[in-house]
Amino acid sequence: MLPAAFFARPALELAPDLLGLVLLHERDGLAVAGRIVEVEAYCGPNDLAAHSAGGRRTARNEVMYGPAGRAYVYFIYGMHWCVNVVAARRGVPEAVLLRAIEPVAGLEQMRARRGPHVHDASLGRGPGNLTRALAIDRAQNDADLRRGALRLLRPSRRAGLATPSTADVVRSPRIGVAYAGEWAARPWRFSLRGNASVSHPPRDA
DNA sequence: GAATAGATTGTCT
DNA sequence: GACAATCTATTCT
Repeated sequence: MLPAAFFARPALELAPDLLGLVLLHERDGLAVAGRIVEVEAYCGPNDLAAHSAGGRRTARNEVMYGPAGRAYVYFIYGMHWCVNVVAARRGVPEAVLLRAIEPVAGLEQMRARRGPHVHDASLGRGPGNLTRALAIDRAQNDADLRRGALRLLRPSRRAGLATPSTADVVRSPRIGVAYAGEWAARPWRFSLRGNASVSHPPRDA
């Protein structure tokens, strides 16, 4: 189990360390899992791109103000769910958006959820697709990601997964936040260089 | 390959 | 009533 201290750090620090971790969702006795390959940090009241910009606190983003290591799940564009990992300490509303996973287990389930025409590498490519492949919705909001049906795991060497080196991590501007002015340009998106499951691949990757 | 439009609803002003 | 931390198909170039 990942220690609580792993999550209780600034989102900007936690974000790159989430790359390579495995996100697992167990439902109906079936395990579906993917390796995180793309994330974005949302850094509290000062970050105009964050739901907590200006210290905004509503029923929707309440989980961002809670303890680190919980899932913040929200609905967007009338049809997609997005999942974040809450960072920092209580009262500090920071989170890391999980934007893409590379399928690791439960491929058949993911294919069934995504439809017949989706390439395996794209099953969890993009935040909306990730939640669909892993069957994450409002029921997982505030779930403890250290334990439980939806949880984060260290990569297992046995499964052939390795912890990425810092040289494999690409920083780039966040996606879909053009309205946030100067904050939109900050390189607070982290992805694994050249990975086929990364959405909107940075040019140098 | 890039740009555009349409889908569709929870959330907040 | 406006808009959103998106995705897909379609229509350009």
